[in-house]
Amino acid sequence: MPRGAARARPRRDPRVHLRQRRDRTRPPEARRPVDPRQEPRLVLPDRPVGRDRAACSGRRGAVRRRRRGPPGREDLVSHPRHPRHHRVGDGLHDAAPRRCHPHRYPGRRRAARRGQCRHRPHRGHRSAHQPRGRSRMSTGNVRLRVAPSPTGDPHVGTAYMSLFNLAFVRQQGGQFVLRVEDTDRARFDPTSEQQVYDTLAWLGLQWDEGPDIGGPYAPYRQSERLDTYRPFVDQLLASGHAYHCWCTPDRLTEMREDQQKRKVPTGYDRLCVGKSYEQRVELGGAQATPVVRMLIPDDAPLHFTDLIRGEVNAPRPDDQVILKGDGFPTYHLAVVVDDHLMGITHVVRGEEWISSTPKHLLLFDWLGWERPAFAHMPLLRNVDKSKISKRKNPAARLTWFQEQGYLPEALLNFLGLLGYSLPSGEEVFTFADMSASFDWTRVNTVGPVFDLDKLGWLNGHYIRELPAPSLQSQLVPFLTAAGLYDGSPEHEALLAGAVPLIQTRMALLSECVDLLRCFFVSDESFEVDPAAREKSLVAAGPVLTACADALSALSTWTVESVQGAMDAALIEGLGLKRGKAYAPVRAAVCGSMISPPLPESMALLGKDRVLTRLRAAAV
RNA sequence: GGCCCCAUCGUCUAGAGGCCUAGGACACCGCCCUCUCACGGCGGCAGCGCGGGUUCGAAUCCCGCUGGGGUCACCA
Repeated sequence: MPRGAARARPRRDPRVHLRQRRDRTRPPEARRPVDPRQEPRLVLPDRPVGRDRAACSGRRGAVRRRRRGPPGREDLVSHPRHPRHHRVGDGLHDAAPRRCHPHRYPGRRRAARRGQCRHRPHRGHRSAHQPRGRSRMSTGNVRLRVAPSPTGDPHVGTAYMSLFNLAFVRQQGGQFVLRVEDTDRARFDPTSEQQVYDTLAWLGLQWDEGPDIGGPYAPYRQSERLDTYRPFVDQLLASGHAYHCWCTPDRLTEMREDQQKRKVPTGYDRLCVGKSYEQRVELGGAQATPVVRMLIPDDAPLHFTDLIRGEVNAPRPDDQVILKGDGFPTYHLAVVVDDHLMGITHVVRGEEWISSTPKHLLLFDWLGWERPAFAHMPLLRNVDKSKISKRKNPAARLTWFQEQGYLPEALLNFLGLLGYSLPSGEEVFTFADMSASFDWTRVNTVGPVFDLDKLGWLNGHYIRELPAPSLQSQLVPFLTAAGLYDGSPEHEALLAGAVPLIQTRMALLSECVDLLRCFFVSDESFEVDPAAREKSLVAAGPVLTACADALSALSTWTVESVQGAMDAALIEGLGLKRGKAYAPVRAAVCGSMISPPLPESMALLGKDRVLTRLRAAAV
């Protein structure tokens, strides 16, 4: 059977609505049997991985392994993307003991879901590093945050993270915190913070607490929290988990270059460990102001459970600086302190942070704090697959979308489509749709290319769905910026009449400028596009004259009367086909070979302007 | 380079060992509608990176390779 025939098969049930998938082989319920709303299971935060897993499979005495374990292991805690599967035999309503995994292999790459194994003997079992305490999760109050640094135009990644943060927060009824991480004084940009507010607000990604609106954990700007961090640095120093380092940047650079030359792993050589300033000065390459570094132990935790990826291994960290010479904490310290102090339960951030997670884990443990749950989102990519950057991709700048005329609902929908899919398979959806069915295990681990084609289509779709008055008001800024629109009642009426003519003809709001130019351009400035003149106007004098004559006789000026007169004069009178007849008229009146529907456009323009243009083009 | 993450059409994705002859969407191509351009309708092109293994059966589980990415700062 030819492939085409096979493919055609499922199409027998016609789609009755754009949003209706027409050929899933199964009903969604059958494919994805879990309704994530029914239980907050993904919420289980910070159980230390290894122990948990062991607990889960303990009854069978299986040896715990992380992803990529040897074949045939049955100790899989859970299937990340298919929670129900795991739950089937979980004994929830069944007294008889069941295996965690009746018959499946464990480790699909995506992530072992945590918190799913009902066999764990001690709920909240903690690792040695973790303090005892009631799980935050049990309160059901989740708190997530997005933490942009004000170092330039707001980044699309900030919106991406905010969307996923918020989808989960709103589903769970928690809070979403906006925290400004402005500890990098060198790259600080004073206008950036406001732009972050503006762009996120534009997208409707509203935070519950933040520098601008305050909240119970204020301040939310790290530069205003400097005093907060100091005691914890002292505590780490006192407990021997951190030490002063007086090495100059030059010495550090030299050391690194040398390590690279010798092809050994780069990292601080601990020259300052255990030394006083005086002792250190004698060795050279020292400066008076020290930084504070973490003393990474040999047994530092290098793996953790990720909501999206399951068990994750991370690289062994270097002796990370946590307090800079200028007295500011680095990101690593500030993020841990603030996340703890602000009661953050889930840390959702880009994949690029996986490699520094062990540092954060250590800090949480050393400070005696409960670890939050982690979810590392895939990285948005340029077309060449590299991490999305402002240099390679205009779309990396959030303000770009506003400039181009993307609708916030389209961008949001598109962002939601990157690395994620709704259980229903639906591709056109609102934030509410996404939030209602949100599930971390449906987030992909593959970094999606940020490709503008589909966004353009979505944008066109949303533009078409807009009520005309709404579209009209959204076009005004673009027309005004182009110098076409003056806000007068005449212009307003003209625009109101023109909007329905162009609504299906735009993928971007900014395209209205070209589409509407012929309506708003002044009579003196009006001119016919050279290509259109060449193609349609040469030797079209008789047609244009006949058209003008017929129209000038009209006493009423409506779409119907205009079209009637034109058809009578040109189709019946001159024996032309409509396509042939309208082309020169279009060029003369609209100045282009492409325009909104002709009779409608002419009706809108008015008799005088139409006749003027017709006669001008006829000579 | 070390370490880590990842791998289904060009792109975004569905897929949880048999429902797969791998489905959808965007893009692209063709036809229809049609005054141009769109919209809309119909159809088409196009993919499981490679090699082993486990299994009666592998896109799916395991290993290796290859490839891509990230990270190795007193940036975040």
